[in-house]
Amino acid sequence: MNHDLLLESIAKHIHLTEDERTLFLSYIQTKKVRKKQYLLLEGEVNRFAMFVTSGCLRSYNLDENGFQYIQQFAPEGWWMGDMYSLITQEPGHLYIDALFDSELLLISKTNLERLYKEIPKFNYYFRILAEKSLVSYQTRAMENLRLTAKERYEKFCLRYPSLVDCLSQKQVAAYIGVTPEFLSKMLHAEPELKS
Amino acid sequence: MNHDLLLESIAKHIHLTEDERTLFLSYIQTKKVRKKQYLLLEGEVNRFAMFVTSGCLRSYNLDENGFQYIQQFAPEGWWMGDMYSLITQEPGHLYIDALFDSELLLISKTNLERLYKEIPKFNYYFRILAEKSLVSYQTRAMENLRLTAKERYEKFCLRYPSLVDCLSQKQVAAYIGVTPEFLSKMLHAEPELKS
DNA sequence: GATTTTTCTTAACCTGGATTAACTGTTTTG
DNA sequence: CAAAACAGTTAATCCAGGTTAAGAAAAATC
Repeated sequence: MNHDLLLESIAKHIHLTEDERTLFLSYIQTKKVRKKQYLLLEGEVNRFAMFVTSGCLRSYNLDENGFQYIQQFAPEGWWMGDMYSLITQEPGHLYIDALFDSELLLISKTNLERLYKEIPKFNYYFRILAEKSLVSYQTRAMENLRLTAKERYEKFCLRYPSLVDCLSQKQVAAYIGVTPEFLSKMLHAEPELKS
Repeated sequence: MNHDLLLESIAKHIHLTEDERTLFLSYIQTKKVRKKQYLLLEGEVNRFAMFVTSGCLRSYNLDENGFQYIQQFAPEGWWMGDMYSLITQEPGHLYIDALFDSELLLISKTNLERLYKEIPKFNYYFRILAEKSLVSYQTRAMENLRLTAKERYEKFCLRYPSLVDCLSQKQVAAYIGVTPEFLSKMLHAEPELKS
């Protein structure tokens, strides 16, 4: 089944008994989405944490001129959600949609809270995940000030090796924070970037 | 005592019994530092999470030209540390030093791990903290791409109202990611920013 | 498979912020 | 309190990356 990827990810950090695994899986639902389908709109409350078992999601926000700024890509094996809205259950600022047809595992906020109560070691699992994610956003926040567009492109390639060849330049530009025109110019001026 | 600030912060999220509080406090040590004193150098392993009870710390990294990029200020009531190094116990990339004479509470990585085992609800407390911090770094990462220097200055003022008037422009410039020359020009061109 | 929509490219021109440098306070420190 | 070190100011010049526009190529849709 496609729960395996998620169970593996969990097994790296905590050990679940047979019963715990069964309880956990009872809290999970699956969802298939088509390319371009929205999973969350700005202003909505994010009621599900999503785990990608195939395909790829992205989260982004729009500025007042309609420019997209991509916060995260979530290929296979990644968690996705609007953390702010998930935590507070208030309307968030992110859009989440599918870049390709995708399969997801969902756990609702309600079930997540149950899980924390009934199997407290999930606090540990999600603490570790939050801490790792924190480190990577701390790093990215600094890099976004410090690095040039070319250097940010190189970091993108390291972070999402599986996506480098399957995303459009437009998506990559919206992630590294440049215009598609500039990214095109840059890739032609520096052909060695297209490894 | 100056443990009160920290106990208050904890009480907002978890309830400790008398015994648990005593155990927790036995894991904490205090430290006084002078202005400019280093608490961590690049390449060192960060062995303590630090809670500021008075004064103010900052964490930053240096680029190859010696430019400082400030990741965080930690005035009274804030936690400080090099998350990457704290988690992995590998050499980190941050410098941490004191902007003013400061008083700290320290908990060693070793005691922190004991705490998680002996009082598991600390997993919950630090999960909540990590999640909130994650949200704020996610936001800052995007803002650092999307906002102009002026807008980043305004966000800085909102985030650290207590520091706006006591930090030098040089520190603020290193936080918002501009040169001190440009910040000076900007503040003179837009006097309304100095509210 | 023709048409519409989207993505990519190229090029001219523009701008926010960096760089350099020189000068003027202010703090530190001996 | 003198000297040195540091912080802030101003101004001229420069450049990474944005903007606008228009055409070419590719992909999605009927």
